[in-house]
Parts: sequence; structure tokens; C-alpha cells
Amino acid sequence: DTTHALDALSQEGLSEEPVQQQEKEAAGSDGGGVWEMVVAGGRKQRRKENSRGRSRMASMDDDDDDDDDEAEGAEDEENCGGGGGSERQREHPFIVTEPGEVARGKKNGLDYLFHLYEQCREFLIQVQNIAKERGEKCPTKVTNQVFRYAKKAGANYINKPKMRHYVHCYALHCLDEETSNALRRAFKERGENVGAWRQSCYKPLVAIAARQGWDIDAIFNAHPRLSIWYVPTKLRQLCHAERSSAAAASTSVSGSGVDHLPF
Amino acid sequence: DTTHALDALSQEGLSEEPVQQQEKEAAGSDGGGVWEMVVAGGRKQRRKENSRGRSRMASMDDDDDDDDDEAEGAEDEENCGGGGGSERQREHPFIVTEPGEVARGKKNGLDYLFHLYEQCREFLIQVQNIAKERGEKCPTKVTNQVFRYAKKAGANYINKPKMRHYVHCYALHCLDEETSNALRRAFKERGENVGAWRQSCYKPLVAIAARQGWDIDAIFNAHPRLSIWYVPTKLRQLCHAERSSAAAASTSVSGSGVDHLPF
DNA sequence: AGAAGGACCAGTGGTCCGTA
DNA sequence: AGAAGGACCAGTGGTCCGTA
Repeated sequence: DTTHALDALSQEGLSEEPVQQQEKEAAGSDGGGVWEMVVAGGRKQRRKENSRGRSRMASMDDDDDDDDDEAEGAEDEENCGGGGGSERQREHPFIVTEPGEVARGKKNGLDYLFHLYEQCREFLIQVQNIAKERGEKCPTKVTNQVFRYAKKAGANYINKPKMRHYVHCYALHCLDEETSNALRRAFKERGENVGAWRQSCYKPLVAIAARQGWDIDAIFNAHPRLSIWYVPTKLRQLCHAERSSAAAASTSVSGSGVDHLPF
Repeated sequence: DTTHALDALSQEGLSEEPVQQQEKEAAGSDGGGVWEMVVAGGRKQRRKENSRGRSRMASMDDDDDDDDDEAEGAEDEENCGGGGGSERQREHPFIVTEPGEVARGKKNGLDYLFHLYEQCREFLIQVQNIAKERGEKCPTKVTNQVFRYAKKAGANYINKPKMRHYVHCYALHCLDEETSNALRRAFKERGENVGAWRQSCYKPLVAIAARQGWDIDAIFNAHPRLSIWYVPTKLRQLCHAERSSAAAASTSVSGSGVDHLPF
């Protein structure tokens, strides 16, 4: 009674199935659909075979998967917004944009970046539904399995290193959108690059953690959209370091405590 | 201000430190201490070097670590309750015992088995405390890291395959001690071996799951002592299979539903 | 130079199967 | 035969570094 079309999920690379599910937005769950039509239209390259003869995957349950399958290694050019050619494709780099601003030229903006996190969440939900239906272990986080699923669903522009790289930026966006927006405007105005903006997102997060007892895991877990992301190592370390030095400062002022700082 | 004696924890096998923490019971947290004096006295082999030149580990924070360090590969005989000799040591096999019954001869009873789960919980709590103190990722389950910690703390009789093998038996003991006890008495009386008793523990668990909406993960997670254990694959599969056939039966009786069973 | 992401690596969950 | 557990293995979390 249950379709087992996704049986290959845990046997990656073994089956050879023709159907491929396109990236689909689980439409209507947020503003992403509209936003995407505006911003992503010229950028979204659909499925370039990633040249290592990977197998594909049957699509699942509901709607809109289109069934075209290219020959392996077809490596044809695609509309990537003006720079046609057959060299290996990458996503356009991010630039610092204000909220609502669409990046021009061969660039992607930060609304698009955050949108990728929402898409990953939708892919996770799909993976969870499949797992529940089949009585298998159900992931609570965006795992390798989810990234693999996203890729097979045609979302080649989603990958683990990128998503992990900017998690804390998304965290600030979730936890304090005001501050996040202000930071974006400030860094755009100053003409800073994405790396500088990214670095600057740590500090306000540590401040939030300070106000909430330093438990960054609890802060992530308490937020419905953030709880599915692993706390980045560096953010965890910064919180720990800052807590330690804050504790040291307060004890050395009060004279109590067990640390041995010079006085 | 914080001791970093356990810095080697994540660098297993690299450091060469002389201090070793003995198994300790985190005394007073449950009845294990008393129970152990009665039952485990003649069985507890303390530290046989596991012959692969593994390094040891500095002990942590609090109390009672004894500092003796044997030469590597000392391989001396130990008091194992009567069977002295230098051959490789194993734990005595389990036999089916009634609640409160002490196993005689070279056997271990089921109270002892369940006690091992409590010990693992205590080791997990110690690992969690260390992780929190150091601002590192904090495990919520009994992971490889916890088994490694237990071994380094001298609890050589704890190992992953054994603990995973009997998890569902412990689960029944946690979730329905009455039923668990009755099962033990019945299987002892019938002279069944441990394997048969172990097998028999699945069925009442599936029945519990049936009563609670089939969500075995939720059932594990709702119980404070059980939530730290991964749901065993086979138990998960049994619940899923039973739910499916129960659903099929009910729909074929009611005539509604989407399955295509013969009528 | 700044940035995207393939691919690697140490340590994980899971359990088989050589051992006693 | 029944059982304990060393050791293996596929797939994970994490992120470096060769690439563009």
C-alpha cells in the first residue's frame, strides 16, 4: 500500500532509475515561491549532470516531478544569465545586499542565501516524511542524507560546505532580524565583501547567547527554523571563550571565584 | 581555572598519560552501589590491558581516581572468581534470573545486565559534564565516545555490541517492569536460555507501541533513562511491520482505506 | 584578491562473525 | 549448542584546499 519508489535512497549509487524529481518549492509554505520568480529566474541552472556518472532517484509521493532524463555526461551549456559556455558551472558568488534587494550581474544576494536555508528545511521535511512512512530512523537535522536528497531532487546549487559556512549568518537572521538587517545595510554601505559581513555576524550572536545563559545549543533548538541546523563549531567556541572571560572578569571584580587571575 | 586534564579525550591514542580513572559509580545516585557489593564482587575484573598498546587517559575533575599504572602488556592473571589462568578474559554469560536473584557459578544475572545500562548512563552524564565545561558538543545518547570513556575509566566489561544487543530488554524493564519481571520468571521456570528470553522481550514492547500510536522513538524519548539509548533497528522494524498489518486488517474490515488486500 | 564546493578524513552507528 | 565482543564497514559531520 505504500509506494517504495524511494527504496534506493539508502543504496546510493547502486540503482539506475530514470525518473528525477526537480527542485520543488513545496509551494505556498512561505514567500519563497514569489521571491524566487523575481530573483532566481535568470540564475537557476537546472540539473547539470555532475559528470561522475551518478545514478538518479525515483521521485516520491506527490506532484510535479518532470521526467526528462538526459544522457549521462551530456555536459551541455545552459542559460546561466549571459555567460554561456561549457566550462564547469558554479553558483555566482554572494554579495552583501540589503533586505529585499536583488543582486545584479553575476551575483547572488543575501535574501537568496537565506532562502537556500528554507529550501533545505523543506527537503528535510520531505526526507522525514519518507522516513516516517517507511518506519526508518527520522533525521532531526539537515544531514548528509538531506543534502543528497536535495541534489537528487535537482537542487544542485545546494551543497554542504556552503550551507555550513553561512549557518551563523542565517541564525542571526532568524534570531534577530532587526540586527541582521542593520548589519547588512551597514556592510553594504561600507562596500565590504561577503567574507567581512559573514565574520561580523558572530558578535551579535555571542551577545544574544550572553543574555540567555550562554547555551547556544538551547538557543538554536528553541527556534523552529534554526533547530534543524548544527551549531557551527566556531560559534560554539566563541561563546565558550566569551563566557569564560566574562566569568573571569566578574569574579576578579567581585573577588570571589576560583580563578587565579592577577589582581 | 578549569583543568584541562581531559584534553586528550578527542585525540584518542595519541597521548601517553599515566593516570587512569577507575570505574566509579558516581556513588549514591542509585542502588547500584549496594547491589554491586552483593553481586559483582567476585566477577569484576579490573583492567586487563587490552593487548593493543592503547594509551590511557588522565582522569577528570573530582574524587577517587587511583593512580596505579601497570606496564603496557603486563598481561598478568587476575582474580576472576575461581577460573584463574592467563587466557583471554570475557564476561560470564548471562542467564535468566528472577528479579533480585543472584546468578550462581560463572554466570551473570539480569539485574546485573540492567545495572550495566545504569552505569552507561552515569558515564554519559560524566561525558556530558566534561563537554559542557569545555564548551564542546554535548552528546544526548550513549555514543562511541561514551563507550570509550567507560573503557578508559576501567569498566572493561562494558562494550557496545553487548549493550546494543540487549537494549530492548532494558526498554521493557523501564517501560513495564511488571511485565518484564513476569517474563523473567516465566522463562526461568521453563528453563529457557538468554537468547529465548531476549527474543520474547520484543512482543510486549510492540504491544506498548500499539497502545501509544506506534511511535517507538517518542516512547523511548519520553522515558528519562531510556531516552539516552538508540532505538534498536529490529524493534523499529517490528513496530513498523505490525502497524502496517494492523492498519491493513482494520481497513479491510471496515472496507475503507487504500490498500489492495484480498477481501 | 575573494569565494564556491569536490572531496577527503577521523571518528560514528551498526552489527557480523571469528572466538571461546 | 549458545553467547560475548573485537573489529570491520558504509555512510557521517566537518572542513580543507585545489579550483575558477
